[in-house]
Amino acid sequence: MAKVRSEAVRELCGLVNELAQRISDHVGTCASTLDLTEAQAVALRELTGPMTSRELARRMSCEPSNVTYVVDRLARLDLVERQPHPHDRRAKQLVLTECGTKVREDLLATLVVDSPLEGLTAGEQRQLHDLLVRAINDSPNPKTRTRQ
Amino acid sequence: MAKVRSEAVRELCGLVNELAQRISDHVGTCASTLDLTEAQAVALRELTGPMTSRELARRMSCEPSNVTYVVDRLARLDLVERQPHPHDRRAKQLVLTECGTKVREDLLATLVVDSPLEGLTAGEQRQLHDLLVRAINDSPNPKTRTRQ
DNA sequence: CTTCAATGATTCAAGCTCGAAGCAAATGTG
DNA sequence: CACATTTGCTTCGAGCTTGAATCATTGAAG
Repeated sequence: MAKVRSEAVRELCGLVNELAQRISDHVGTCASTLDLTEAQAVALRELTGPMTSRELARRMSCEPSNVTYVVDRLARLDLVERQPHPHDRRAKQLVLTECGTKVREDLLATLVVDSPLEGLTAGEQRQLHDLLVRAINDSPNPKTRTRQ
Repeated sequence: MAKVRSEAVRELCGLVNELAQRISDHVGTCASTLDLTEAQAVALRELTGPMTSRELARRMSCEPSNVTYVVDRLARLDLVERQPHPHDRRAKQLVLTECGTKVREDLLATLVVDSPLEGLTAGEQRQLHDLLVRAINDSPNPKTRTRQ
């Protein structure tokens, strides 16, 4: 019986992973139409305003060192700039360039068409949202506890 | 209003990604106690019996070329063997070695302790399961349509 | 049987990701 | 103030992942 339960958890993990994969694929497809890689697109998408690398890492659910890598490329493309942080000389503020702002808008526009999860009704989405939040907050992995 | 809706979808994608990340972290932690990497552990876990590379790729939600890479390492560790497929000379059958079988059992045992999603009740898990299946099957990304 | 498209696996290059180590700046403690 | 600790970012090495190209085998169509 306990066997069956753990089997169910395993299957559930597989489904979460598969859906995450689908989402990534969708972002990657949209990104390529703008000559961006998937990781670059994710960074651009999450850059809703000026923020530090650390904050962007949190939003991207990845390590700060990874943000350094991706932002390097975005900077090379003149889409993002690293500016000194107003209150903390260690930190840097990532800000979109004019060009970056435009590309980001194009990206957001393409991201909404044929997006995964569109098949779910608004109610189902809300349900899924709640379950995910609960799962994440109850998860015994305290690496990055979710806000709120 | 449509703006708000797409915003909700975005947040939902973020949550899916974050949960997937938590799950990966857990597997990685368990793997390291057995001197395995996370990817190796996932492959070992999904190798429920003899199967082709393609089948394993499907179970791991990754590309077959990736399986080649990971299985190379597992073979180097003498955990998995590539045997000729009985009916198709193109294909290879991946089978656990004696040692691999043992390591896999140890892995499965460690995977069940402190697993994410444990915080959810059985009912919630079932609910989540159904929502995920629906989301995946309705997803407009037809790369790997789920069975059943 | 012959041919051709599809399939299974692999190789390779390019890019992503993490964790450890390092440095500079900030914060806390005496 | 002096010092240790923490925090923000970066660098680097190792490993993962993908997609395109390749090769052998298979299955289907003529």
